[in-house]
Amino acid sequence: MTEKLTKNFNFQEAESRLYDWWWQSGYFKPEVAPQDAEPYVISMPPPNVTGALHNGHAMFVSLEDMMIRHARMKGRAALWVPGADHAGIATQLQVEKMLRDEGKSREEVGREEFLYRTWEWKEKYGGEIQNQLRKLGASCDWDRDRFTLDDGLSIAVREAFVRLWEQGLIYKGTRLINWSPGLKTAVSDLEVEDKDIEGKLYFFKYPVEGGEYIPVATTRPETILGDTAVCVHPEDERYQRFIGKMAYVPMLNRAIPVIADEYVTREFGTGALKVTPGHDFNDYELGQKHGLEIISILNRDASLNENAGPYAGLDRFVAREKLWKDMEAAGLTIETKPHPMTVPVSQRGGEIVEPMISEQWFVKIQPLADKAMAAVRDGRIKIVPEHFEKVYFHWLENIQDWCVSRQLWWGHRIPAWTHRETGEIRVTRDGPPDASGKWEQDEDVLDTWFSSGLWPFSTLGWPKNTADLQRFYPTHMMETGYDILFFWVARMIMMGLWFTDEAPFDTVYLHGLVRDEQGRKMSKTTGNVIDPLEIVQEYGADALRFTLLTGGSPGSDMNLAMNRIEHSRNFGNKLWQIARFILSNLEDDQPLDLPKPKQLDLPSRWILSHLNDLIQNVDRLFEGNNYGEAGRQILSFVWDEFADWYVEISKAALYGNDAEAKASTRATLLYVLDSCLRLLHPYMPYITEEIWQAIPHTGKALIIAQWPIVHAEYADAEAAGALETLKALVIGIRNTRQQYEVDPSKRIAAVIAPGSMREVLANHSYVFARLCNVHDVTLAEDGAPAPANAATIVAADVTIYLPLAGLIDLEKERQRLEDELAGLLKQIERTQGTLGNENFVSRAKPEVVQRERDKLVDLLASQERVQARLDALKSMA
RNA sequence: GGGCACUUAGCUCAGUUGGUCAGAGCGCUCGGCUUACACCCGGGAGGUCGGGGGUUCGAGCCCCUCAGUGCCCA
Repeated sequence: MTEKLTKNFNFQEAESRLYDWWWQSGYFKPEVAPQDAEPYVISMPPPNVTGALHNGHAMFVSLEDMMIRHARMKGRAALWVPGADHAGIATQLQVEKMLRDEGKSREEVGREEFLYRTWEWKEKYGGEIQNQLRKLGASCDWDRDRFTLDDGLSIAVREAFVRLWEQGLIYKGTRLINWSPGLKTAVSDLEVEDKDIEGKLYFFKYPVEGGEYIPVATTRPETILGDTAVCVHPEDERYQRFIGKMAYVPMLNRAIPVIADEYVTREFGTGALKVTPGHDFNDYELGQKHGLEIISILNRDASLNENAGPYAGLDRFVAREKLWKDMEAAGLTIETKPHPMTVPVSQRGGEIVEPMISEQWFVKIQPLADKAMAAVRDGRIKIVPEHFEKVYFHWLENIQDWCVSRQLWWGHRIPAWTHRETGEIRVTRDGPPDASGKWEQDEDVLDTWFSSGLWPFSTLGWPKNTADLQRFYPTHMMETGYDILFFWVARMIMMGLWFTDEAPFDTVYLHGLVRDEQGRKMSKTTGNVIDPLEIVQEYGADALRFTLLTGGSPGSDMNLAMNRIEHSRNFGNKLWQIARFILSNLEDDQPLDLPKPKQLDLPSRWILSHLNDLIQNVDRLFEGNNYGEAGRQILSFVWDEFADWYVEISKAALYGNDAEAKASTRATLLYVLDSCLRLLHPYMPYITEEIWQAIPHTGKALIIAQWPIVHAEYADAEAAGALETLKALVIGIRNTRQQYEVDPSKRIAAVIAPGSMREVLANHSYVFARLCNVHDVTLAEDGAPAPANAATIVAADVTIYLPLAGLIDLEKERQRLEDELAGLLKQIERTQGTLGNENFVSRAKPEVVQRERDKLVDLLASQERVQARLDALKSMA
């Protein structure tokens, strides 16, 4: 061969070269497949434009690129649509920070200037993450790259909003919502997380008319200023007499009713509840039920407003302290106790979120949720792993209307217009309802996830009925992290079904979180972040991908251990070395055809039969979305079978003089290698392509080569069985040599009583030479006496004697064989027990019974031979 | 408080129709630079598959229960 592979794979050089070549050649585009090819489509979960690549991205790229490459090799028109998300809050925060560094606020520069600056910022930094995706080998169609704020997607967002409005599913209402004081915007339920803190429970006196008081406990004293009732349990004898009387808000002296409701837990706190419908979700509902007044005491920045009387203007936590002090002075406090509690915090900002009354836009979600549940229930959408379906249903069954307005500037501005004079609200697709100049657009933008929810179809051109939409929608696979099942996946399903009347994809595959080696979440503060780009730099993209793909199982978190990455890198090297070896042994005009099974030697028939099994398994595993197990099986075949056994055995033919054997061995080596490269390409695209280009092949590139198929005519159970026995004998000899401390370089001889394997052993005793340094093999006649000073190895009905003159200790040998015999007897006993059980024989599957019977035959044969040898040793002694 | 998942060799993890499934890598140990590979080759030690109970001819795999860990929703 003229082309040579270097001693090791230089991934740093090859990766970008191959990537550019693939892309330039158009291989990432679905058009590379024939026009009538069945499409296979994945919408990439769009990373935030502000983001930097982390292991979550590396995970989705590895999985989705593997899926898309596999589909492409299967002949599908594979399309992976990339894109980026404008990430309203995150991006706005970044730009605000930049402005702050310039000493400005966004209010100072104004909306228009702010948006200009943000776009500028996006152009400058937004592309970086996509370059990082390229480094991992992402074979997506960059010509179809989309951004959630680009024109087409903006049209889609307005269309969706208008349709929902027209259908009465969007409304503007004053409701209790989660307010993020740090971001000064409403956030949805999902954007609020619970955090455990060591809080305090404040006990105080609620004055009631008539000079008495009711003891009440609260965790948030400042909300007292917004109380509009005190509530007790109707059957609580302690407080019954107060029901219907008036109470007076401490320090404000506002009169509020004492009401009764069974909602109150008598055992908690004092058993009496202060009710603040303006700042607590449970109280809000209680207030609705009892027709209570709602008083809001907070400003947008969580300082207290005029309703707080003397406390107006104070920060919420300052007010808490001051109010409590004042109440103490007024003799209204009782005590405070430490109280472990959970507080709602902003997912983004981390500060405590306040329930607040506010006018916002909501999506009436129930009708959409019903459709979304039905689609999974009836199997139009499958979720992998399956147990997430329960989680999905649970969330949708308890879903609340979705607050979609955000008091931000960076995002899709709500297409609602209010008439300055009449106050009429109109929702439009294209600007103000008329040119009167009297319409003002709503100031708010939409939740980023509103646009993401349209992603699978908006990226393909919806609402226009484009050629892409027709050909590539619905998509097939939605692969993403389970942490955004609600945020994103459920919403895509809801919106997809609602707007396109089709499930936007048929399978949801959820991967887990990538954690550090000890299972801790990676975070900058812990300092345990493993940067995927550094791994790529050091070990190559293939190593990272293979590790992520085979290191865990679907849906469970994965602890990323560096030694696994190293192992993946080593595996790549193994593949590379196999290729180098094969390449150096091929002919200049190497034929690519595989000889017919009859022209092949036993080892070749074995490896090809084994390859068939592998392909079959891998196909089955892919079918069941078990990509990790498939990858592990491929590795095991390549390393443990192909490299360790077939390649080693093949050397005898390659270095020998039998021209025919040489030719068929070369062809087999090449064929198996080629198949392995194909199977591995979705996992390790770079090294496989690089090797494939170096070996004889037809076709332009591995990335568009055909996925291996099973060739039934090469299935060969007989060869498989014979090889397994040969392997057992080799392992037995190696083991024995080690036990007797025979120098590995010392050539020894063997006498074999071949039993039923006479022919196989007569033709293949050469394998012992290379594999265990046994060069002089004699086949004994049946019934011939065994050599005296020899170690004995038994496998099935074959006995091997290693005459190790001077090394054999008869007592030691006897003990060895006794141990062996004991092991055999144990197995025989167990197998006979199983087979002796009527129920087993009659109920177990026939092939299982047969397997046990075959096993027993071999065991008995071995037992007999070991026993015979022991008897002989005894008679010698 | 409700729900879900996990608990397999010292470490990180596989094991999907219950029947050679008790495995891999790393680590450990012993022996090897055998002309593809020391990013290697060969031998070995190491687990009553969290505890208990049950179903079954047969359970790491199914059911119940207990314990521990984690996550989600309140």
